Parts: sequence; C-alpha cells; structure tokens
Amino acid sequence: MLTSSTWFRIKIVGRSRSNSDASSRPYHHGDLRTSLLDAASILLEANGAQALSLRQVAREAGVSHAAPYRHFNDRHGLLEALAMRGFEALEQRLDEVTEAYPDHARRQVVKGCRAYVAEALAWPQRTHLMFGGFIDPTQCSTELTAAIDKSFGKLVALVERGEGTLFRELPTLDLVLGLWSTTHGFATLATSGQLYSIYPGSDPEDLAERIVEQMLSGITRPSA
Amino acid sequence: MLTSSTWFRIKIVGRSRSNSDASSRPYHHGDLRTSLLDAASILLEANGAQALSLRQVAREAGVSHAAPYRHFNDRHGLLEALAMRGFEALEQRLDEVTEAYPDHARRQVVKGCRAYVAEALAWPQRTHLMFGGFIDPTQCSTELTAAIDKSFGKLVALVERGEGTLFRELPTLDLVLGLWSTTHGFATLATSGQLYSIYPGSDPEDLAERIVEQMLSGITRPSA
DNA sequence: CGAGCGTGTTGACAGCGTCAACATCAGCAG
DNA sequence: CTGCTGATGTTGACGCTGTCAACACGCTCG
Repeated sequence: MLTSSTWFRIKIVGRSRSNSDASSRPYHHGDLRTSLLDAASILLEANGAQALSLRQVAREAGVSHAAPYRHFNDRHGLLEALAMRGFEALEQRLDEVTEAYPDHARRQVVKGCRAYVAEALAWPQRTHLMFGGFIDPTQCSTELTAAIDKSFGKLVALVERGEGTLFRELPTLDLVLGLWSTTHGFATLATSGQLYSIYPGSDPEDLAERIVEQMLSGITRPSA
Repeated sequence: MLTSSTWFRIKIVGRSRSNSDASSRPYHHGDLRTSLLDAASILLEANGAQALSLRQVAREAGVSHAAPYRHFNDRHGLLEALAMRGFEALEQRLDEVTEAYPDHARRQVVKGCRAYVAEALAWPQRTHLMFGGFIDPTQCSTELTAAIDKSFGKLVALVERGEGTLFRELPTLDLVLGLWSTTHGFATLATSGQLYSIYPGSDPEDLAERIVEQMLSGITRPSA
C-alpha cells in the first residue's frame, strides 16, 4: 500500500548497492533471488508486511521493477519466501537449545520457549507475517508447508523427550498445544506491543520464562 | 493492495444499497460513518486487512471515493475504528460470561477464555487486525487506547475475582499474563490456521477449554 | 433570509501489482 | 568457432490504490 503518509515512516532508505553506476553493472545479477529476499527482510522489519512493496524491494536491490517476477510468482510469493525464512530460523533456534541442554528435558522445554519468544522479538514483523493471517497453511506452497511442518516437528520432539519423566500422563499433542499456546501467545502479545503497558521496563525474555515456568506446572508431574 | 490477482477472491460483491438510483438518493447520507464501518467489516472478514481498500468500502456504501475522508483521517484511521469494534466486542463477551456464572470464579475464568477464543474464531480477520501488527498500542488514537485498556481491565477483574480462593499466591499480573498468553496463543494459532493440521475435525472451542483447564492447574491451588 | 460549515463529489497525482514485448547473456549443438 | 535457445532483466502499459484540493449541496443559526 505504501501511501504517501506511510512513506516518511521508512527508516532505512539508503541504497544498499554501493556500485550504483548502471553502466558498470552486468546485465544479469548473479543471485538476485537472495538479494531480493535480503532487501525485503530489511524493509519488512522497517515497515511491516502491509507496506512491503515489490517495487521498493526491486529498487533496493538495484534492479527494474519487474525483475522480481522472474523469481517469485507475485507479491504473495515473496511474502511466503520471507515467512519460510522465519520458520527455518525458528527451527534453528530450537535446535540450538536442544544441543545446549542435552539430557535435561525440563531445561530444554523452558529454554526452548524462551528461544521462541526471543526469535519473535528479534523479528517482530516477520512473526506477524508468519502468524498474522498473511499465510494460509492450507493453501501455501509445498515448500513452505514443509518448513512449517518441520519446525512444528521440533516442538513435538521437544515435548516427547519429556514424556514419561517430566510431563503428566496426557496426550502428546495436548502437551504440545498447551505449551505452544502459552509461548506463542506471550510472543504475539509482546510483538504486538500489548505488554509494554503492563510490564514497562522488564526484560520480556525473562518475563516469558517466568510465565512459562508458572503455567508449566499445570502439565508437569509434582515430582518433576 | 487489492491487486487484480486478489480481486477475484472477493466473495461478497453485491452492492448492499438496494436503492442504487443516484438521482433519488439524498446528497447527504445520514449516518455514513456507521455504514462505512459496516461495509468495511464485511470486506475485512472476506479479504483481510491487507486487502481492505478505502475506495471499495466507499463503493460498497454507495458513496464517492473521497467521502470516507470526512469520517476517518486516512486508511489507518478506518482500521483503528474497526479494531476498536473488536475490542468492544471482546469486552462484551467477557461481560456476558461474568453475568452467566455469578459467584463461580473458576467457571468464569474457563468460560471467559472459551469466549475469547470464540470471539477470535468468529472474526478471524478482525483479530489479526487487532493483534497482527496493524495497530501500535503506543501510537494509536486515544479512543482506541481507552478501548484496549477497558477490555484488558475485564481480564484483570476476571482474575481478581479468583484471588484468595482459586489461584495460587502469585502477583495478579503474572496470573493475568499467564492466562492471557495461553488463551490468546490458542486463539491466534487457531485463526491463523495452524491447528487444522494438528487436530482436524475437532471443535476448536472445546479444545481451547480443555487446553486452558490443563494449563490452569499450573496457577490454581491444589484444593480448588 | 443569507452566511457558515459539515458533508459529499470530482478530478488530479504519484505509487502500486501485474503483464506483454523486448533485450541481454550463458551454455550448448553442430 | 558459429548460432540457437532458454533463463534472466528491462521497458512500457494498464487499472487499481490512497490522498489532496477545489467545488457542490443543504442544514442550522444568526
């Protein structure tokens, strides 16, 4: 949409291509798809998915306004590719937590939730893109569906490692959904700015961990 | 944005004004602001906030493309007004639950969370508008801020009625945030379509109530 | 009655997504 | 080596959009 009233809100405007001499630049870019996604990521965080413009992304990458159509079907295709980066980043965060706390199911769960919130707070606009109605998991590309399923699989695996010891005897998916709801809800409230008025000044990640710990005792064994 | 590719996705297209004879219509509308909001609500749920076009809203209300500017500062002003309707509806749902279960704190809490999810599922696109990064609570109009604070106040009041009996001895805001995160997270995951692949076929409201009950025991007393 | 003002209209502008037609270039067949 | 073909980038066009200035209408109040 990028109307004149939203135009001035754009924080990053400097042309990223230092070499702006069109004559010295080769006709073909080399890896335009990646450059477009990099430029789009910056513009996304700066202005939100709503204001993300294909033409502006192209300008930022130093190519003509129709060049992106050689790499994405349409504007929605670009958004899907950006969302895919988000799900992959989320998955990687969960992997890192799993590796950082081997053989400690409870810490994996708590720190995994913290990492989920940290990821959302690091890329708030991308998180809105992923979960704010821009993407329909039942309609999107097969690659994005696979990425979503893969990151969800990490959540399930996280919970499964705590079954039998940490968690109460409940269906696995109920455990996953309870944990995911609490974590995702906190992350969404934080990224949409609803938490600032409640807890001004406190570190959201610490707060997230405390809240998750608090709710977690609803689904863990008394002994754990 | 409403590009030609999204155009055909629009489900409701019939002009709502039965009387489309421009000559018989009075020059001034009467209550255009309400008509615009009604038309915008339908278009919002049909196409999402992303695709909501001021000009289309004007057409649907049977008025010229610039008429909305007499009632809203700009496109974002219309979105804020729509979000405000959402927060008011949410507040009313919570009020209804409170009245339906007097003197029963636990049921008020559980059914309140169920009502929150029901509201989100009834107006998924409006929920995305309210929490999906379109609105910045720290920047929006004072009326909207007041509506947000008021609906949040209902959540706090809900929890406060359970303090001393239902809930464990925890800071009120921690209780509120834990409950709100779980409920809001479930609602967001449901409206963004992430639940269909996990629990196909089950009623989301029943599921929400079960998950909330499950997590709730993390913050309630063993005796309650 | 007439002036003022809130409300609705018209026309213009720049930016947008998208497509068709064209330009360039790498790689491969001969 | 030449020449063709397909992938990639450019140009120009279309109708859509948000927004504003100038104008038109008609109610209200002095």
